[in-house]
Amino acid sequence: MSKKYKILVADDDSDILEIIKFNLERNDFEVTVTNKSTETYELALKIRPDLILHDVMMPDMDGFQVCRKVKSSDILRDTPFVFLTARNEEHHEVQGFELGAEDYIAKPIKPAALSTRLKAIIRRYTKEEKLPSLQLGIFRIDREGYVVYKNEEQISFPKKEFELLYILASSPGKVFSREDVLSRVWGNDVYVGERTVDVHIRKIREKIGDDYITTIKGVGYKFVIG
Amino acid sequence: MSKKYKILVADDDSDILEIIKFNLERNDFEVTVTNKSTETYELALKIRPDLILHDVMMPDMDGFQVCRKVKSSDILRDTPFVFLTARNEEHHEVQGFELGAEDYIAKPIKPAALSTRLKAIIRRYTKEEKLPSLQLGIFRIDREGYVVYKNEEQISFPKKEFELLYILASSPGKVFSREDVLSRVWGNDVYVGERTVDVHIRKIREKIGDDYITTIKGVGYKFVIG
DNA sequence: GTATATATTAAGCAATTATTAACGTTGGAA
DNA sequence: TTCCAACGTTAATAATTGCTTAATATATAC
Repeated sequence: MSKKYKILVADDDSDILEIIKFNLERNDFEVTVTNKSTETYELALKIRPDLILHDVMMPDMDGFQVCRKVKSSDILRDTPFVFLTARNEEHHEVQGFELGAEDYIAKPIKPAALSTRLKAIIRRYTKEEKLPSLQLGIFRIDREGYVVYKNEEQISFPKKEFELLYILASSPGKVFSREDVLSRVWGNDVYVGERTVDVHIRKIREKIGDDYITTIKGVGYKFVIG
Repeated sequence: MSKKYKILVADDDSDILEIIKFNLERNDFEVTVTNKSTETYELALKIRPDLILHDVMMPDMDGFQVCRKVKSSDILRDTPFVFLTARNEEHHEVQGFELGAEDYIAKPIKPAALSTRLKAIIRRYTKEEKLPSLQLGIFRIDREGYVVYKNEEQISFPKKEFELLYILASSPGKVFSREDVLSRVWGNDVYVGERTVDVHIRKIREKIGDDYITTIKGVGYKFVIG
């Protein structure tokens, strides 16, 4: 199953919003809509969509302005921005691309094609960040292979243990509370007892040795380079 | 010791209020409740909660109106607003997000999960300034790692000692009374004898040397740069 | 010198973490 | 499918560490 993409759609025509929402959701997108372009930016900041689909002509603030704002935001710059245009607005295209829009989609929309096209755009423009391998002293932590090398020795980890070690090792010397760890490795919507972290730490220590993860009592754990 | 969060809860069902209050308080939140949504805004202004948890459907004024009011207030704008919705009200979500709500929580509530989730939301949306490391003469006090460097030597501290040293060192030359120290490190509603501070000071001096914390008799202690 | 405040030490207690074992779940192999 | 092994989680118990207090010693101000 591929990742569920989040789309933010802005259009002042609520019928169009409805059509788009319905179709995208049927194709397994997560869709948020708005009919006020003044809200697009704030909404996008909040939900961090994988793509923004925006009408060019909107009453309160036109799509170009929104696009400019998005593309000048550190956080949203890399979010693909796609314009919805009426057929007779093609002359807007140049302007839009100059602002950094990734694509245009003409109305009327062909529902069947829409989701395919958006997926393609997302895949093309979102560099799937592959988290890099870490080299820390005698350790090399290889994210691709879920493998850790201690000098030449290869040690393999199950998922949770690996993720936990990776989090700690990605900021060596920084103390992570169990809460930190849980929210990063398990996610914010999974509710697991904090003692679970202890057990995983134990297993990691068993494999890499006791000297590389330090307990700060009352605070948490940290990775220290040996 | 992490900060104690204040939550304002509005719901017309007093049973639910009770359940939520009980559970959050057990998890170290400070909880204020109301069953009149017309009061939410005024109450929020008064107590400045870290998060507002609000039922969508309420008899006197619905949650959306309250949300709009909160989000258009300079003072409360940044307070995370979370809706409580019944399962069959999911279609409200978009509307809520448009108004600026930060999240939704569906009833029936899972008490165990609630506090964790709210904490996560608060942390995500309220930028808590992370306390920086301090560089003072030959000392570097690294808050992230709960470690102090004296020149190149690394000295580790248990929680209380570290916090105490950090407080003193964050205003070098300033004298802190034992009372000051207690309220800042131990918190305001923990009652410990003042002599306890002496013992901690002793242990810190043992580790970093006697010359860096000066006693002002009758007043308190201060950190002096060596 | 005396009174008051602080330093020092040690010991009991409380809280946190370590460790082990058991249980339920999942995914893969036969 | 069925079985087995690995994984993740929890719970129970052990071990450890840190916190606090109390008691005694030392220093300082007047």
